[in-house]
Amino acid sequence: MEKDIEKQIEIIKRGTVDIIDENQLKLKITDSLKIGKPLRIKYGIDPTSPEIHLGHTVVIKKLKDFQELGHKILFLIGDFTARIGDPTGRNETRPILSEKEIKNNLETYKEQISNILSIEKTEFVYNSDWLKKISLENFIKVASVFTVAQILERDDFSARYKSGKPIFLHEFFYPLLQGYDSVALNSDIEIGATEQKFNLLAGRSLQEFFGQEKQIVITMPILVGTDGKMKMSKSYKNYIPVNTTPQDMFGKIMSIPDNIMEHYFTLLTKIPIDDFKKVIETNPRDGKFFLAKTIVEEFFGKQEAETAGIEFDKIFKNKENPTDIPEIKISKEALINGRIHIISVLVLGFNYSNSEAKRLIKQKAVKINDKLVENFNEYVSDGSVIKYGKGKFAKIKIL
RNA sequence: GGGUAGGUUGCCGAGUGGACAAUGGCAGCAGACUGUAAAUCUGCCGGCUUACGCCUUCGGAGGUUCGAAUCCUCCCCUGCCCA
Repeated sequence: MEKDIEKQIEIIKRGTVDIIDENQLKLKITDSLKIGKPLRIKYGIDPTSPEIHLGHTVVIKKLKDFQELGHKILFLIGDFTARIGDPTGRNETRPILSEKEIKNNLETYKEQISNILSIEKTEFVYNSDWLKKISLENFIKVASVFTVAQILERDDFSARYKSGKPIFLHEFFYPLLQGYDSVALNSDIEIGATEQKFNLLAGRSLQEFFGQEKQIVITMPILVGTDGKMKMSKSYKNYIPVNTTPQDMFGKIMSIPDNIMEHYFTLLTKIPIDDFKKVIETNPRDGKFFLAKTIVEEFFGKQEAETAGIEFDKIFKNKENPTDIPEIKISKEALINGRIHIISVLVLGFNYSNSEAKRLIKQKAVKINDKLVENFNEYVSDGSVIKYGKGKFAKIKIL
C-alpha cells in the first residue's frame, strides 16, 4: 500500500470532477494506513448490456488507481436493479435476464476489464444478494430518508416532470436501492460518472441513517461519443466497445470529430497536455492517428496498435483492400449454377433486407473484386471479395 | 372517482374522410468532396418489386362508408386540474 497520504490523494484526485468530501477522504486514508486495512471502493454496473465501452473505462481506470494504491475494489453487478427494469427508455421492453445470462455477462465483463484491472484482486458482488431479502418494513424506512422534492430534483426526473412525461413510482426507488447497496457493502468510497452524482449521494444519506460512516463520493467526467455531441452510450450508437478488434477500435477513434480530440486525450490517455496540443494543432489528422494508436496500444499492446495503424492507412489512405478480410459463409443451397446472386449475398451475409440491398447497389456502394456493381444481375463466386459501404469488406466462402 | 388534453412510421412532431407509406426536423445509410474530421451538396430512409404496382402500418378491438390515421362504440395507456 502507498504510505504517503499526500501522494495517494494526488493520484486519486487526478482527472476527477467531484470529491465529496476531500477532508473526509484524507481522514479515511489516514485511518486505513494506521490500521493497515484497505478502503472498500464500490463501483456498480448494470448487467443489461454486456458490452463495456471506452466511456466506462474512464471510471474503471480510476478504479485501477485505487487498486494500485492497495485498496479493495468491489465491483457491483446490479442484477436486482436490472431485473426490475431501467427507468430510462421505458418504451423498450427490457428482457428480464435469467441468472444464467447474468453469469455469462459477468464473465464477459471480467474479460473486458481484465485489460485494465486485476481481476484476482477485484471482488465481484451482486445486489440481488441483499435487495431480494430486504423487508418491506426496512424498505419503507429507507424511503423515509428522502423527500419527493429531493428525488425530483435529479436532472432526468425534473426534465421529464417538466415536459409532462411519466415518471413511475418504482423509478423513484432507484437511487434508494443503489444507495442501500452502499449500506450493504459498507463502502468507503463510491465512484461513478458525474451523471450518477445523485445516486452516489443517496448512498451517503442512507449510510448515515444506518449508522455507518458516510462513503466518499468521487465522480468522473463523462466521455462524449463518436458523434461528438452526446455522451457515449450504446443506445446512442456512438460508442467504441472494448471487446472488439484493434482495427475496429482504431477506425472508430479516427472517425471522431476533431473538436473532441483533446477531450479523448485527456480522459483516455496519459499523454501530457502540451505534447498532444502540439500534434493536434500542427496536423489534426496525425494527431488523431497518434490518439488512436495510443488507446489501441493500451488495450491490445504495441504490436497490435502498430499493425492496426498500418492497416488503417492501407485501407483508407491508399484505398487498398485490407490484409485480412473476414469470411462470410454462404451455404451451398443458395447457389445457382455454382454462383450466387449479389443481392442474396447482401441479404444472407449481412442481414440487409432485399430493399436495402438493392438500395446499396443503386447507390454505388457495392463492389465485387474492386469492380463497381452496376446492376442487380451480378453474381459472386467462391473467394470473391465484396466491398459494401465505407470500409466494409468480406470474402465469400461457400460451404 | 370527476374533468380535460393526448397516444402517428427509431425519436421529435404535422396530418382531422379520398391527392397518405403519411409534411417537416433529428438520427441513420449511401455517393461526391476530404483527413473514415467538420462543413457542404446529392440520393435513400416500412416490406415486396430493376419499373408499373402490390402488401402491412398511425395505442387495441369492433363498426359506419365505395373509401378511415382522420367519423362512431367499447377497451387500454399517459400528462394536467379537481377530490
